[in-house]
Amino acid sequence: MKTATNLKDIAEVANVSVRTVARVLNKNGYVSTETRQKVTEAIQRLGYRPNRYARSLRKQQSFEIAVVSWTYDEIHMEKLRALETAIRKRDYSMTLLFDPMKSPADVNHVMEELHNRNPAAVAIINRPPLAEELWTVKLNEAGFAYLFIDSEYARDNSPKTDRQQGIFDAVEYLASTGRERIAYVGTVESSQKVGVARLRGYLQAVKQHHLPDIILPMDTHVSRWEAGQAVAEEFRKLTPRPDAVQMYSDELAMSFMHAIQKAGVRIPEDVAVMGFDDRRAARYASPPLSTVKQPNEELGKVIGELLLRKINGEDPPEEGWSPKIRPRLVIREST
Amino acid sequence: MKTATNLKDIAEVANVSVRTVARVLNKNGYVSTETRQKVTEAIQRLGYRPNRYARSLRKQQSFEIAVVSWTYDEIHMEKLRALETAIRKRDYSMTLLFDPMKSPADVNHVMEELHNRNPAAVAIINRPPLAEELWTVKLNEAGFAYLFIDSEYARDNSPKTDRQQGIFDAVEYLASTGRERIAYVGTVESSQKVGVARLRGYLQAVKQHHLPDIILPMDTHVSRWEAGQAVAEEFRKLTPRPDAVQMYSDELAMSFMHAIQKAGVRIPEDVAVMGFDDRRAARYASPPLSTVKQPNEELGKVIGELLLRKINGEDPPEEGWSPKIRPRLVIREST
DNA sequence: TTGTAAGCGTTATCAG
DNA sequence: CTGATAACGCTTACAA
Repeated sequence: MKTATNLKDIAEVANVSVRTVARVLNKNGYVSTETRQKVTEAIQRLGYRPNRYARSLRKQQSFEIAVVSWTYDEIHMEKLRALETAIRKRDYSMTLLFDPMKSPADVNHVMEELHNRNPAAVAIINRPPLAEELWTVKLNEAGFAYLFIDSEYARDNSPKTDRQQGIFDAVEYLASTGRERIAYVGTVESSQKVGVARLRGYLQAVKQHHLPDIILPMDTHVSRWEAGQAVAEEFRKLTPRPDAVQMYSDELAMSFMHAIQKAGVRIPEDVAVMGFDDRRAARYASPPLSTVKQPNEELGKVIGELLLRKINGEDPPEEGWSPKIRPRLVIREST
Repeated sequence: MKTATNLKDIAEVANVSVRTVARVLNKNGYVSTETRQKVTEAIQRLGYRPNRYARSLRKQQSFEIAVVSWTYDEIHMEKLRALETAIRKRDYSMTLLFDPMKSPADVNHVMEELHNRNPAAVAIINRPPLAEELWTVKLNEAGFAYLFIDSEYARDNSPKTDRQQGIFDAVEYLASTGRERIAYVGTVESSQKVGVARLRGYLQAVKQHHLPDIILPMDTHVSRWEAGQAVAEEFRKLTPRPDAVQMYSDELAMSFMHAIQKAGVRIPEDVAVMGFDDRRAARYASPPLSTVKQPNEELGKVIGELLLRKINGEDPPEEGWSPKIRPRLVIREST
């Protein structure tokens, strides 16, 4: 950090006191037009940049939001992009910390790093091996303002994707195209809350349309790729065979499609396949995958705004505000 | 930012001066074991956390590295993850800024934001509509220590993927499996430097193996998906038909595979397809795509280390150091 | 309408 | 081995 020009330099050049310079900078208090002129000019000429550290120290206020992520997956990063854009408008910056996620103890390590950074607030992308409870305790204990990013486990009002609604909409769409035996592939364990929400959406939709429910459990202990392959195996044993299937995720869907097509099943003629996420790769699947698009943009934006409110001790938004954000359907060639 | 306990508090509790507390904290100067004991205990008990802002202000030193990115693509983010991990070890933090990239004027806007953050150094993921020259000028003018992240356009020694070597290795592999008519699909314009490096690697390899060079230019004015479809069209007109093809990228490869398979061409029996990047989606392609894996981890790490050196005014590493990092081959089922 | 000066939490100089 | 104290650049109460 090279020594930059400061308030005092400006004051000298403009022949006024630092207080006056501060006044024109922060637009508070009266300054004669003439003086303001002089000062503004000096600022321009010397290329003055305020020192964030001095400012934060004096104001006893931080202007950064720390984000903790265990992944660099496009879906999560899209949320961060929106978040950063939102807070930047209010002069906050985003410092990103990756959670090594090797052991539960890493939460403590990350907490330590968080403390060292003196953030105004913290946003957490919760990791799959649920450290949620642990995070909550630590975060509260530390007194940080925080929010989880799209965590189905958060018990506060952290904004999240309305997965139930998303799947409901998708299954309803499938039904509207005349499909009558719509299967669901996903997790069924009640401990897997992101899975529970999806499953609920499916159940709700088939029930409402008086369709049978056909559930193919997915193995969570192997990679998505392997799970998709395994499920394809199960799928082919089903009689009568479903004419549509709602998948837990795009990755699962792509693996599944790959496997059943190899076995001679045609998509979408024989069976329609619907994903969930809308990854970039969904476009490049064979055939291009219809899917439920996660509302990443909106989510990131809302989280940013909520965090700023928390920092300023304001209440959450107007009445009736819900932390659930509805996904949108993207129909391509697999349905 | 809640008012935390500070040096003075510790000093009072431990019954010593702040200077002494600082001495044990920063491990400089002599402190009697007894005093150190007392102080350490007080620090523990009060849960003392140093104030980063005060520290940076006093030391006239920033401990953050700002990263500018126009994308949230997994490939780039993997680099950032490695970068963050590397600098964290040295107590630096990473603040991430997204480049809106709506117009060239945005570079100025981002520069402004950069200034407001007083970073110790800056890392840029250069955007495709080459603002490289502009960035360089601005960054120099501002006096920032900086490095481009994997930019083929950087004229300094910013670390980058050795694309030429990567493609060379891949084509050589293709040849080693007995393929004799290996085509290349990619950009040919000399203005597209990332493309030039790849093309050069291809040319070098086929020449060395006394194989014919067959080049299919790819359209850069449409999406990768469309480009892949178009190239597939061209490909089918070729006689005799190539028995292998090296692709500019995974996305292009996936689109291409999708199209030619639809037309009855078998992969890898009729033609082997090799990608470039190793996206997550490459695994899920039909068939799983063999590809050149970008050395994202190494790259991020090296950039982090180099940036720290720059900050401390040290020279770049030992002699013979090269900014080019060699990718690795990942062989799956498409070759 | 403008100026003086204190103080934020560190670090580091200079004495003791 | 330890302690006063100034200084970093900014904000802001209080005067003038």
